[in-house]
Amino acid sequence: MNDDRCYDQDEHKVLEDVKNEMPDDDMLFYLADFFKVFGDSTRIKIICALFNGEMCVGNIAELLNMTQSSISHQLRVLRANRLVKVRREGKHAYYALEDMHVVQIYKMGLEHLKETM
Amino acid sequence: MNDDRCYDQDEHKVLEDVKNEMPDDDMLFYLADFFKVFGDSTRIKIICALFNGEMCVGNIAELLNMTQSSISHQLRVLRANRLVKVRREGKHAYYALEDMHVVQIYKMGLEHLKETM
DNA sequence: ATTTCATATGAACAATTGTTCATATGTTCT
DNA sequence: AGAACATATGAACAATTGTTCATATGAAAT
Repeated sequence: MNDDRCYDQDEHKVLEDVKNEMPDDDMLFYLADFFKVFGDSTRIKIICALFNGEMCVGNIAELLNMTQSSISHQLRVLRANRLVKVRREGKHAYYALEDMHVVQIYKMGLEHLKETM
Repeated sequence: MNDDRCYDQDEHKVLEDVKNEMPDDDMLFYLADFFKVFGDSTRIKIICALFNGEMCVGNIAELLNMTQSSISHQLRVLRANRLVKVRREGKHAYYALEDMHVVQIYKMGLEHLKETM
């Protein structure tokens, strides 16, 4: 009998329990999508650049030495996931971090890196 | 003159200052790579499953209703990024979360989601 | 020693993603 | 109104990624 599992028949209840404690699939899917946003160096750099306050698209592009287009595309992703917000003033669009979770998550990531490298 | 930027010539120094406060490119690249690990629902589920303690590969696969192979592949990614550690005992490989940052980052992600949905 | 079981891994394929290029939208200035 | 400027966006392409399938490794049991 190919069982491949560590729990015996009685203990399958344990697996069920673990399963029940987990958020539902949809939530975990959204969560992964949320983290995916942090998983690109361009977007991380944008987030990092906005630590000091709002910036307009062109300045971000110049700062990161990338094209206006790619920055704009990535800002769209950040906005869709509510990591940044826009304020439009005349020709310019000023982007800023949406909330403090973003900063906290970023910092925790850095901490983890520093400890494990 | 196509400037595309908000800061005038004198204020370009501001951009330089922001740049100088940012971690170097390599670090930000690694950081993105680290978050990339959270950016897949299978890996998020594995992380979530391990909240209650270690589990062997087969059990994780059964719990998540996925093939042993794909779980093993993903555990490899998690291990490479030091999010989980292995303990081998006989035929089994028991995986557990490596440190508490993982849990904290996960929880912050969830919080953000709940607040913005 | 051979079989069985648990896990790991390589190759292949489909799907997703980031950038570029070209162009559209919308604002300001003359 | 027209030109110049700042940003947004669609299509196309290359690169990356997750899963599957087949098979390898390595441990336990017979």
